[in-house]
Amino acid sequence: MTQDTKAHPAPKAQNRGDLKARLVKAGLDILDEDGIEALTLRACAARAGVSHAAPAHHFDGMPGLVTAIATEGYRLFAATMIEVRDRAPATPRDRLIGICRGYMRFAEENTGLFTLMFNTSLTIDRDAAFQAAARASYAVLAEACAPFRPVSQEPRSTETMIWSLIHGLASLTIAGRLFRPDVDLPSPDIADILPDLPLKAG
Amino acid sequence: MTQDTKAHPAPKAQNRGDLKARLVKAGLDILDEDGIEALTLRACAARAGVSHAAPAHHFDGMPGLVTAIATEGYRLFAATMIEVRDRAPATPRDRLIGICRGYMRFAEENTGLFTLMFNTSLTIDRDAAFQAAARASYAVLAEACAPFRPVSQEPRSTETMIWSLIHGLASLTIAGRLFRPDVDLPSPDIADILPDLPLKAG
DNA sequence: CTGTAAACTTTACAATGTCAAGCAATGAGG
DNA sequence: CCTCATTGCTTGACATTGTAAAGTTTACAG
Repeated sequence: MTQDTKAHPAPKAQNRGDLKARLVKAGLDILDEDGIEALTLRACAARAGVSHAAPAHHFDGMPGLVTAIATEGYRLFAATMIEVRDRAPATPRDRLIGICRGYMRFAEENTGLFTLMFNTSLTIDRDAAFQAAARASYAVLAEACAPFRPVSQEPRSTETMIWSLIHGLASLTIAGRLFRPDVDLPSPDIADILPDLPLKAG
Repeated sequence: MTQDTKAHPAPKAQNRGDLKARLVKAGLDILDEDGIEALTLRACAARAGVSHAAPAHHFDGMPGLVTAIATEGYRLFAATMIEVRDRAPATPRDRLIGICRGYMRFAEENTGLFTLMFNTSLTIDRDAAFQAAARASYAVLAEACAPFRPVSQEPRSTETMIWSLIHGLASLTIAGRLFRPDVDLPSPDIADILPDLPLKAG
């Protein structure tokens, strides 16, 4: 309460150059440049210019660091979906297609990060910041589904269908498991496999 | 060419107890009992009763062993889909729903194995047996989609949609990423999110 | 100046995948 | 029967990785 008690025990921010953020940044760069196999705790530390034991003072070990990286990933993920959506025409269907194209773009441009974000065995799912970021990205997609009638009695069935559809398409595409025997054309666009969705008011 | 040249250099089968198959079995059991984190080369070897270096004589290192396990996984996968399909009524839609329920059942009952099978960074995707098994399981799903009209000009768009839809639902479900904020009911059934699919002959 | 707490380093260790060398058994050729 | 080469596996070693303990540095309150 005293005016200038900067209170060193208080975590007033990181001391020098915000190592916590630098470690996450290092992880994102490694994922981007060398893929998920290259993402090790020691590599992140080296890239951030600290010893290999430094991350343990800011994260709960390797799972904690990975969770922080995934959390940042979900923020970039939501931003990508929003960006593509806002360039699309203002009709509900075009906005939804924009969200899905943003989903695909993020997955294809950030393969390692995307894989990380949806791999339960790597992240600490109960982490609060992680959950918040993941749910926020879900909310972006849910919002784009809101104008449409549910496809069944199930509440939120449209969101579940779209979320499953685009996530499956993205996962299979980046995993190279989307077999297309006779044709050798590029991955299909979401508009080619999106079923008709009747609007709510209509 | 001589009648009884059993030709010991020929790989006439495994010598003692078919160690190759035993190692794959050990891997499947470990996945089933202790999850994907417990799947190590040394653990498989120990479970099969051999030294930790034995697998290298039958597989191309750890990726090779994992690929063999995933290959067996795809066979079980196809068998599960077929089994559930054949218990369903004979209408095209019921058969397709059966395939999808088999897909979900396999994913939920073999979480670690399912994750393995679709993780490109673990398997050797160019392996011939692996590709054959993966494509065979795809063919089972494609067959169930065949009676329906394509959802777009894209050839095989129905298969792609169904494959994406069910794979996304399965992946998100086992990853615990299928957020259902207001309701706290179990995972949705495929029939609740499967859109209307007009038949071909119509 | 003293002491304390946070940030970070150094050191050590267990687990893992991989490789090289060696050993044992099996069966062919003399 | 003897030799010997090949296959199947073991032993031992090594680099990499995550983690924990102990030590060091730095900043700052009193």
